[in-house]
Amino acid sequence: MSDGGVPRRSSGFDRLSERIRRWAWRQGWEGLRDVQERAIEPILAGRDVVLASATASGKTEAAFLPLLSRPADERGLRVLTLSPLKALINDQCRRLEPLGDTLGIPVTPWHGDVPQARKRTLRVRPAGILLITPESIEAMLATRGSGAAAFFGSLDYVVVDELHSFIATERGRQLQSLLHRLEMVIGRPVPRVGLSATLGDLGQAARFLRPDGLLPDIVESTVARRDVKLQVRGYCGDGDGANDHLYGVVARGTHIIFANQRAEVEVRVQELKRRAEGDGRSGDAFWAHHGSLAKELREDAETALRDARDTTVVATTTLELGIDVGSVDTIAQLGAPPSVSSMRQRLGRSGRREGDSSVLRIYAEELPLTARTPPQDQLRETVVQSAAMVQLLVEGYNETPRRGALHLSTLVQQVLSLVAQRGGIRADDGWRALCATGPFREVTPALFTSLLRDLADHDLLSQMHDGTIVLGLEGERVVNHYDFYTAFVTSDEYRLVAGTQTIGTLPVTRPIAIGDLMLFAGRRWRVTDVRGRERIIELVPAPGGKAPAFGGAGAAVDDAVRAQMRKLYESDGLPTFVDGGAQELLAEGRRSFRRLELAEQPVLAWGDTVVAFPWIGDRALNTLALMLASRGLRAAPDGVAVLVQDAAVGEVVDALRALAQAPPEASTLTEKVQNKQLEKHHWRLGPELLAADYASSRLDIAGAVRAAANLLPVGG
DNA sequence: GACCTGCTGCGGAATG
Repeated sequence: MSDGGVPRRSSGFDRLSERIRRWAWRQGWEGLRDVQERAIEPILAGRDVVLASATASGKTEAAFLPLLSRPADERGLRVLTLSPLKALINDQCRRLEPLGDTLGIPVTPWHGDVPQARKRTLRVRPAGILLITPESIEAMLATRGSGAAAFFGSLDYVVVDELHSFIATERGRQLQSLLHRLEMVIGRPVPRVGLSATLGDLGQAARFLRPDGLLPDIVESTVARRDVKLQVRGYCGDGDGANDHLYGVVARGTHIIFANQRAEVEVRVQELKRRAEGDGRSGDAFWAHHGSLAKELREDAETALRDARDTTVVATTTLELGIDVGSVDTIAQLGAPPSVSSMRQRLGRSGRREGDSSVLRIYAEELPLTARTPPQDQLRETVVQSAAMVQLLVEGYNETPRRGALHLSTLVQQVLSLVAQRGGIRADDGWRALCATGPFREVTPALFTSLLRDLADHDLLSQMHDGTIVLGLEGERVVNHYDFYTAFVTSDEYRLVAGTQTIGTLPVTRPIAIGDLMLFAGRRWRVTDVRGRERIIELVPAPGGKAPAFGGAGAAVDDAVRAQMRKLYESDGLPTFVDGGAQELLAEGRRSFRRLELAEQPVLAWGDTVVAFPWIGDRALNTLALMLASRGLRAAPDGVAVLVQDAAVGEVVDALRALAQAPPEASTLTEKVQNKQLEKHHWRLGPELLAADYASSRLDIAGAVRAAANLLPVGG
């Protein structure tokens, strides 16, 4: 904790309690780091504050040294920490326990894997620091609502760990609602500390932490950025070029290779192992890491990365989170990164040691062009998108999560939970608690009333003669099942069993037959049995295999990324961070862009299809396609473009002009969407609310209308 | 749309 500390006399340090200062001296600390120093004043003053700095920079201590220096009652809970991961709760517990022991402050972890007995002990005598998941808080409020005031009554501060991971998600909205409900139970505001990675818009993180009232203080690390080495490598052909280079890079040292899909992880691990074994070396240096792998196998990979000299882990976003794997030598990214923020997090996994650089290589693979390649595929999208994202990263850009979503699925959960907590509510009290003073600000009384009606239609709620709303029969059943406490859904998963060992789980996206081959955990397998009732797939090792079908396309690309791509097409300079292969592909993409005259005429004919290039993010792109479809055209997004089949350019331009002049209503657009049920409780909403929720979270009508106007010929 | 994340209370059997 002390390595790299700032060895200087600090004024903040003297304001910490004497016992904390003595503890810090005993740890051999030479001084406080920048964020630790600046966190002291606002926390001692009891203000809301967002602490932003890189992983492993001592944020936890920055919060807890001043938190535990505050005068407090011996009895009762002092600090409540909410964390997104069980593994992080266990980590934090280990880090805080020595300090807690010194000060006589108990530290208690609370999540699904913590034994009941330990929870019971704390329930009888609440004290000290509690580290807990949002789901466990939900369970406490829904099932023991009447005891919540006594349990949480003495809280001095709330901490939210990994704040950035909650912003603009269903789980994040649930978290905000829980924090608000806690304050209502306690009967006073409790100051909040958010621990965050460095983000583009910390103001938004601060607003998220405290949606009403004064904006929290923001304490951002000013420690100089590490030296960063970024490269986009371009390949065209069978993919061997990229494999050869990658294999050369990871032959020695420690590396993380990020893939955008779990199936891709498995394929790459397999290839690397095969090559190593072909060279007479062991394939044991290569590991897979993704969400379908059993926890034990993931932990083996993490341990290997921390401890072994030559280790490479191929991973999905599972290694992007706060799990401690030390610092690796280099990072590889296969294909364009899912987002600029995600690339920044991935980059930060390397070069953590003093004097090291962070190194990230993006491997962008493209297919050879033929005379039949359609325009949207002639632009070398992967290379250009990767280069655009690197430019944005260097400029310090991060995607801003979308605002204005209604989060009605999570509102359903919160209504049911609040009714369970209080035993019954009046409709206007419910609206005031969750919407007027709570986080569902966009929900009007009328909308709230429709939602209550939809829930009553499903027997989730019922109204007594005096107007009190209570749980219906179905509502009792739903709330009393443990599945209720999460705000998100998970698809049915099968357990993969080899002999006596469970090696992971697989989402059931398509039928799996006996005899099927698959790659999993970096090895080849054959399916010997599928036991539907028990949801078990039995496997034996097999000589050949293909990757299991996880399916899917990719993450939504941001407006700024597409705008930056257009700039790259329209300029001539070669960025210094692209290699020879990527230079050629970029030049080829630019030639196509000019030959197709996309700068002058972004709507063109390709056979009997019209292709439009608006250079906007996926949300607006999808909305634009829906708008064209609402005018009777066969339109659909395809990569960076919108395709309109069986149409002429004039027809499409006419439609765009009409759309720019008179934008259609959201309800007209959502009518065209077949599957709007995307979140957990969506199926419990009536068609109107479902459409409203879809529009609020998935459509960008303003962006699509702007794009329609920009696609029109000049003077048209 | 890629990728992630999380979970209570009780009954019954086995053990000391």
